Amino acid sequence: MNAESAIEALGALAHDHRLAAFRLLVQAGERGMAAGAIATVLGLPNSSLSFHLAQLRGAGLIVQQRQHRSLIYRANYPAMNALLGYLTENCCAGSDCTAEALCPPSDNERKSA
Amino acid sequence: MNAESAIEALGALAHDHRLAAFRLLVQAGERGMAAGAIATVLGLPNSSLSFHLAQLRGAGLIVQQRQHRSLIYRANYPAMNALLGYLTENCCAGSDCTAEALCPPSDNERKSA
DNA sequence: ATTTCATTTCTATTTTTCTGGAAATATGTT
DNA sequence: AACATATTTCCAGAAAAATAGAAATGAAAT
Repeated sequence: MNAESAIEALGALAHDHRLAAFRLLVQAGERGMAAGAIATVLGLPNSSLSFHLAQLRGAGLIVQQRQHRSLIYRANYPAMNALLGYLTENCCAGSDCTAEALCPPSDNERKSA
Repeated sequence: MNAESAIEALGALAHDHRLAAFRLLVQAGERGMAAGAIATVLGLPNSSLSFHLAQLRGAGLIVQQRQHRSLIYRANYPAMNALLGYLTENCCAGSDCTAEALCPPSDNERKSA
């Protein structure tokens, strides 16, 4: 994680619709949600939502996967953790900052984080 | 911490100059830095920097204090932690997310965090 | 192969944010 | 009081981001 990608991720989250979409996906968990479903829940036109999902995806915060006719989106926990890690890493400037425990992404990654 | 202030803080950090300024202040620690010094280090016109410092301050991420002729800025660790807490709080959606350890702001707050 | 459905890309418009010089404000100095 | 210094506010222009309708794409069903 460098400054550029941190800014991209922060900027992606720093928007009403995108933060809402991201949190929706975080709550949806492994199952994820189809673009249309997200648009319905958030009450957004498809084109608008698509724009925002692309932003989140460009920042690496969410992941896309086709399932039948729909495109399923999922939160990318490791990317989320990388961002938090970056922010805490540059925090406290050498003093005893013990920021470590972030969000364990999923069962199969818990031991390697 | 609610969505609105989280977005404000995220947006404040999601900018080249502001992230640089914030990290500079984080590294400066308790001592802080005068606006002019920050402007010099970052190579920005005073008016431009002032705009960005105001953004960070509006988001509550930094704090201002006059010292002689200069305005000293300091990072606001508790606010930083609140933001990280908000992001991790809404992470993992009820599963075993143990995100807790953030950045201990200062010696006198370490025991109450 | 054609149709259908879900989603994205295109495009123009609007809105917001960023920039930096000049003037104003606030503090400290002589 | 007059001056010097540090920083902010004002302003207008420039740049970037958001919006949403319409057209295009892509995958699957018939």
